[in-house]
Amino acid sequence: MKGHLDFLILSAAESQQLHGYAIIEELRLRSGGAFDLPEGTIYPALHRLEGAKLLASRWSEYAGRRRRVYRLTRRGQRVLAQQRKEWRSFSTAVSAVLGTT
Amino acid sequence: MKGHLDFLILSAAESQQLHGYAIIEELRLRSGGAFDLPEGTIYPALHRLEGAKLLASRWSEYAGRRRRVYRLTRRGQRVLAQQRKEWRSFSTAVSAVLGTT
DNA sequence: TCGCATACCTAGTATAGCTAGGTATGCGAG
DNA sequence: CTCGCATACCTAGCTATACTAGGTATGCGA
Repeated sequence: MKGHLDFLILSAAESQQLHGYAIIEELRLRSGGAFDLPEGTIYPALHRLEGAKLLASRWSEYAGRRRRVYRLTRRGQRVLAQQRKEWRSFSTAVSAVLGTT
Repeated sequence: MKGHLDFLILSAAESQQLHGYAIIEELRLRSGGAFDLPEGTIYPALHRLEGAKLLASRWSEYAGRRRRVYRLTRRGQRVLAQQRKEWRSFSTAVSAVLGTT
């Protein structure tokens, strides 16, 4: 997961505003169960991404529970687009090395 | 590169026995220039992989220069096959999260 | 003879992700 | 009514790993 976490999170929060716990579920869903990230991974990452101004958060209340809801900043959108590109070329390069055989 | 280095190296040394410096070139070649790994990355990784019995090495002499030539152990072949599978499912999962759009 | 490519190495650093713990609420089962 | 589970947040500390930045040494061509 090293190095790829950021854009996965950004990607999850791209179309809809999500809180941390929901991001875990969203990633588990979208990945077909492959990504089941521990909270100790997600929350520090969210704080890091907010510190980098790629995400912005606000507190929200739902069913008596507080949630910190995140949205992509404009900067976050730019960075996500960039990292998407990088992922594609990285992925292509790895496939080339592994041999498509 | 975090987390993906091992199987890239194993993959490079799969079909032919290579020494460290040649592995760097092989990876640069196969990846179309995308992977240009510093020696400080490769050599410790090779030692790690040898320590894990995935690679075995012998000293060789070529044009007055000594080379440490690596080959995949049987264990290395098994692990490579496994990691190849893991890469494919990882890659698929990432694509699913990013959206193939 | 000077520089570059080849060929090896390692100490130290940065950091990122995970483990393992903690707090608190709502809800359904028994 | 209470016990456990899902929800929802958090952080201190560990560990692994890749990279930076240095070092050594040889052969070859300019």
